[in-house]
Amino acid sequence: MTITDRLSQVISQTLSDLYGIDIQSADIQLQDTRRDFKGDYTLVVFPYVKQARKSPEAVANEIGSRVKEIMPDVSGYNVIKGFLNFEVADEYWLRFVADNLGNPDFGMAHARGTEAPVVVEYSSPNTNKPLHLGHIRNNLLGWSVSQLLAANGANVKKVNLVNDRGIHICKSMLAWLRFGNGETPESTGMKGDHLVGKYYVEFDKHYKDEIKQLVEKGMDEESAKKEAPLMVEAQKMLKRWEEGDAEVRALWEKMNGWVYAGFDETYSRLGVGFDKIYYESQTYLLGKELVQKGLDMGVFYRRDDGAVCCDLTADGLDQKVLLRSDGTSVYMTQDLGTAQLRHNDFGAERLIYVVGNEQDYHFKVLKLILGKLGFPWADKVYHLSYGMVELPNGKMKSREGTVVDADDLITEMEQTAEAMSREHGKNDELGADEQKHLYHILALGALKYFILKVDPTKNMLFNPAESIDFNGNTGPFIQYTHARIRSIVRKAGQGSALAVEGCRLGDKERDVVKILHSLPETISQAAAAFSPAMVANYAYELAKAFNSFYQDTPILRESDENQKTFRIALCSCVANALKNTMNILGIEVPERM
RNA sequence: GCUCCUGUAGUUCAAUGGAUAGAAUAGAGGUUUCCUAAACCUUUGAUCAGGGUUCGAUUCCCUGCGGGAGUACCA
Repeated sequence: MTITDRLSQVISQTLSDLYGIDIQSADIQLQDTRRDFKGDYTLVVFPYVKQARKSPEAVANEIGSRVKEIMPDVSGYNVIKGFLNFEVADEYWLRFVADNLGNPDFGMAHARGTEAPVVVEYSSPNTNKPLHLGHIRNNLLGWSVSQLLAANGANVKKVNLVNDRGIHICKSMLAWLRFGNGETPESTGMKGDHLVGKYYVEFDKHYKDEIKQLVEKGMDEESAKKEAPLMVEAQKMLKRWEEGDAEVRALWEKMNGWVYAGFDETYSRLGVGFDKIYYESQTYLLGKELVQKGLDMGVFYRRDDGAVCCDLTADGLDQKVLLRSDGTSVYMTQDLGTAQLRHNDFGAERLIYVVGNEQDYHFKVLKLILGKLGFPWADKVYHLSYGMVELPNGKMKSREGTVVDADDLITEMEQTAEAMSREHGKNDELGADEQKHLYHILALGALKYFILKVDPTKNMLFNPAESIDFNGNTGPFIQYTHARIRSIVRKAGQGSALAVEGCRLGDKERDVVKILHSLPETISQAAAAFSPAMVANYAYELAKAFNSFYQDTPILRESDENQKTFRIALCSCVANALKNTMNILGIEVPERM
């Protein structure tokens, strides 16, 4: 049991003994004491003064003296207004480091393998254009939330639902047939997804021209959009696709194949992957049985025109169409079906969807309807809704070409990493391959940290004119700190056995140990909040505290052997904690750089 | 129009209702006989406005103003 758990327990008991206040120890809120005050953990006693009918100072003093009496690890306490600051004995922190020395998994929980899987859906790209910065945020969040839940002991399955069909794909296909001159990734040397994306833009360009011409001939814009020859033909193609037309299907498979090859390359560079990939072409007809079930249960109704709807006005939402009047399914129909499919495929109890906040409404509805259909796991459906990545001049729009391309950005980051590394010129001892690998992990460390340190729910801004930083509160800062610590540990060698007695604990050392100590709690809180940002900020705090300690504390030159051993042990614990937290973010830490 | 999200240093981001609102970057100044200076130490600088709840509000509620998104028998 950690000291904070024990403290909460004792405080809970004390409140009951002294004042008859009944509070569960889990509800006792201890916070880290602010730097400017003496102590380690603080209890705010204001909430209890009314029932205790004493002044805040009196209450705090009474609780403090009782707790100190009971807990030998509490070396003292002080009271400032209603704040009771507990001081933890150095021995506790020293012992803590000694206990965790040589535990590479410190802070990580492991799945027992008995609990029902958690399915995390992320990425979910369309196959008509390459991935951009918005997709990068999605992929990084999805991957890292999966890692985070796993670090908290969950059995995680990562899935991807690829949108490989629909009118947008037909647009690319049509434009390629019309304007492509038989171009292939091989003939052009272009990445497949980029080639297909090029024709998606091409379609839009010609389509707009056609609309313009029709409008000039006197047609109103709405009709022109519908009747432009290219659009008519794209619709025809979609129909032929749905009828299973061999020619269209062959082209569809060929071009999708190009896109998948391109995506795989990008996924691999990003270091993300999946346990299972679903394709909408195989799932878009699912969910119709569920709609029938809903009709039978009386939770849906059939409108006069034949469309099946669900009335959500009682929940403050609108009428939602679940089957078109012609009997075909919509997005929601399919998502109902895939939810059930996933539950069946994995025996999943929790379904997590990493999808942008533009779809908040959709997922609110999905969850409600699953509930109405009587699925007990409906309330375990969680939409991890993340904010948009905005550019200085607004939102990214693929068709208008105002996007930051994923592959380009990664390449650019690698070039910057290389330039900066050469400038520092310290990695000369590394071989060419090692250097290349280092540039890659530094580039991705900077990119991933930049994105993941931001609260997922918030919109964030990316300014292409300013490159992503490698200094300050960044991934490379943490990577550098890790490499430096590993260097110390390498030079120190094995060392002798650690005897905690007689070791001293400096103020900065103490800061480091305390942050280290809070790792398990941080991970469980971050997992509960689905927030890799909390992990990123933790890692930064730890690295920063370590650097500050490292700056003016001798480690290898310490003359007292036992003290030196303790400091090396601390280094080793910090390195492990950094490595583990970075692993949650999907950031690799180098042994040297 | 209606619904949802959001407003913190010049800029990008933090802060379970708690003490004097933190970092980074940019600006000013300093630190290498030393275990890796991608580091460390000083310093300038912010809660959109107005009400309310509370012992206490950046946080919760209301109003206004600003920014974003959704409002399809698209996905």
